[in-house]
Amino acid sequence: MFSKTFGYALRAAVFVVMQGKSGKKTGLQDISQSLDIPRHFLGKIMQDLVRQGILDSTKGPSGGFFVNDRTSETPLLDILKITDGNSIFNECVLGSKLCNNLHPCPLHHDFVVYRDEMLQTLTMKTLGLLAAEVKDGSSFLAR
Amino acid sequence: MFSKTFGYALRAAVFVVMQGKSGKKTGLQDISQSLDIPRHFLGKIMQDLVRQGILDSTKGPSGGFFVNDRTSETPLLDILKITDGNSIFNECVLGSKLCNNLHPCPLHHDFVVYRDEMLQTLTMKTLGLLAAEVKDGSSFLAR
DNA sequence: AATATTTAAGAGTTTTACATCTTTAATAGC
DNA sequence: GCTATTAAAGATGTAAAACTCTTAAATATT
Repeated sequence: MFSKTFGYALRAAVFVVMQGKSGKKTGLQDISQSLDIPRHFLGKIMQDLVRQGILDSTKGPSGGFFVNDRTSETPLLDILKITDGNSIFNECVLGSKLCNNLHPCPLHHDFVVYRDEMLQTLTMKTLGLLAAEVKDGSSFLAR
Repeated sequence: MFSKTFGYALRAAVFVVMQGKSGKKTGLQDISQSLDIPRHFLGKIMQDLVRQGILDSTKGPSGGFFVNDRTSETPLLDILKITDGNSIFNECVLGSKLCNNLHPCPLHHDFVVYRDEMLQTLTMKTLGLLAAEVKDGSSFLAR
């Protein structure tokens, strides 16, 4: 469905939100170990999140990643766009170049609905919301 | 969402069903050109469909692919399983190994629903149904 | 039987996603 | 200032998906 990178990015971002409500920093090592994500690969992904303003970071001893003003209110869709690009929800499910509402492939109408549902979820849910869910034990980021 | 291979396989199979209601054969060249699918790559995919009994084929002049008893009644899900494997709907949307109903990732419950909907569509709809839709002009396989 | 045609099969090649390794830059603590 | 620590950056490696090329096998036509 989505790339592994998206899963890594989302879980890592939620993890940082959980740790650092109050400016506390979270190191790459910590995230990577806690969530079982390849460390150096995660480094690249975190760079992107920082570059896009989803998170902030500082180098050096006791450095790491931390939340900024918009972090908690970031919709999951923003993460998806960063990791998987903008066109995920625009491409035909059968890969037909010319598929659209007026010239639909045989699955077009069905999947337009499913995609809209997903899009709604990804737009309404934010990193902060997910972090809260995980904190109160109703869902989990790892083991 | 799904692999390109799935789109190719499904469109090609529906194309064959459309052409050959009555034992008529459809050549690789014809499918490949009509649907704008790489010829040799499509060859591989068609082999799989034949091996799995979705279609039949013969070599030689005026050879090609043609429907058998079960072709029209084949659910789309059968094609998906052949091209994309069995586990597509079982893996966590965030790639978390330990995600399940009792230990859900933050998106688990939402996406279980979406997947069930897709699964239902892919189970109910058959190659024959799609071919009929395309024949009566309500949907399209290519340009 | 010979030939032409068409799928089957196998062995590449290319591209993309995923992952690692190494070096550089920034910064805190001494 | 020196050292240790940490993220940033760049180069490299690996695996899977997507695609191509060549040869073999089957069969219809002559």
